[in-house]
Amino acid sequence: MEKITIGKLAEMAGVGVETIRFYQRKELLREPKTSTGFRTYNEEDAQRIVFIKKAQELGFTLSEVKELLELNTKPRLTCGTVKAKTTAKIKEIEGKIADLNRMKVSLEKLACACDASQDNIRQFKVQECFDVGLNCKC
Amino acid sequence: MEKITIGKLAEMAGVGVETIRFYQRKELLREPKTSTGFRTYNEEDAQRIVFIKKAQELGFTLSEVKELLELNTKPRLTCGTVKAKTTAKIKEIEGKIADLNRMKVSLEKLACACDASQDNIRQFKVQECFDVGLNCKC
DNA sequence: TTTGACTCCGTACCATGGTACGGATGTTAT
DNA sequence: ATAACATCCGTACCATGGTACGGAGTCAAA
Repeated sequence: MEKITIGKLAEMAGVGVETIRFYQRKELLREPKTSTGFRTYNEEDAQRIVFIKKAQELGFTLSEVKELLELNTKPRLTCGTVKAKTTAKIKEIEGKIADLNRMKVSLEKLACACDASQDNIRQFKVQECFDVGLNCKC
Repeated sequence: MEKITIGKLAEMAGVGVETIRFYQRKELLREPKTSTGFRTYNEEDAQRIVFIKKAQELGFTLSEVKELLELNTKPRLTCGTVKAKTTAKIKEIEGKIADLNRMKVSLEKLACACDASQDNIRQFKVQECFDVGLNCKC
């Protein structure tokens, strides 16, 4: 198991070297240096970067991601605080899942309208999915 | 039913007036003008803005949101094209839901570890949720 | 018909999340 | 030991998604 330089880590995690340095400036990622000033990493750092990218794709900002990650690494947090923050995040995630499901149902309706007829595509409006309970009758 | 000015629309949709003008410049929202150059709107415009904000919170960029909205309004698109784009978006949404569920399971594990003991909080790593299948044993 | 609130438009500015540059220094294979 | 390559750091720049400003025009109630 050879040592992981910043270039290798970037490749493993599918990001640019500059992105890693940027995350370190933002304190989202540790910055482990050798005596000569070079960074060396492990598998867990790669995992952490992948998490950051995924969470971003799910609509979390970098500071929200930071909060999430600190839930199990910040020494100052008490059990009660972690518990409270964690359950709040769970609620937030459940809300996002519900919204995505509404959006999905709406798109399924659009897709099935598309199958049924050449002409009635515009009878359904994707944006209604957050106001109206839609059900595909296909 | 009085007419909806840009200010009222902004209030209805929970955004700023400038945001609406911005969306219009980006062609995400129609720009209905009276003969004297003033904008007037309807309920559907508000719904559309709410959709845009929600979709953003779910990790879609404005240009992705535009594409989504065009699925049922763009006159040039054939049924086949709409169908293909729609099913692709459905797959993407399913991926996001799966990621959110993994994240949720991971946070549930963290929360339950927090209940069980004062000391073992840091045994679980939130970021592992995209690599490892976790199950809460509580 | 005046007065105050709202809207018009263009332009400038802002925060977030990177991306690029470039000269110096470290690492590695020959 | 030297060439080739990677990494170091600071700084500058970039795209996205707004937000603010300010002078002029419009609307609506008194």
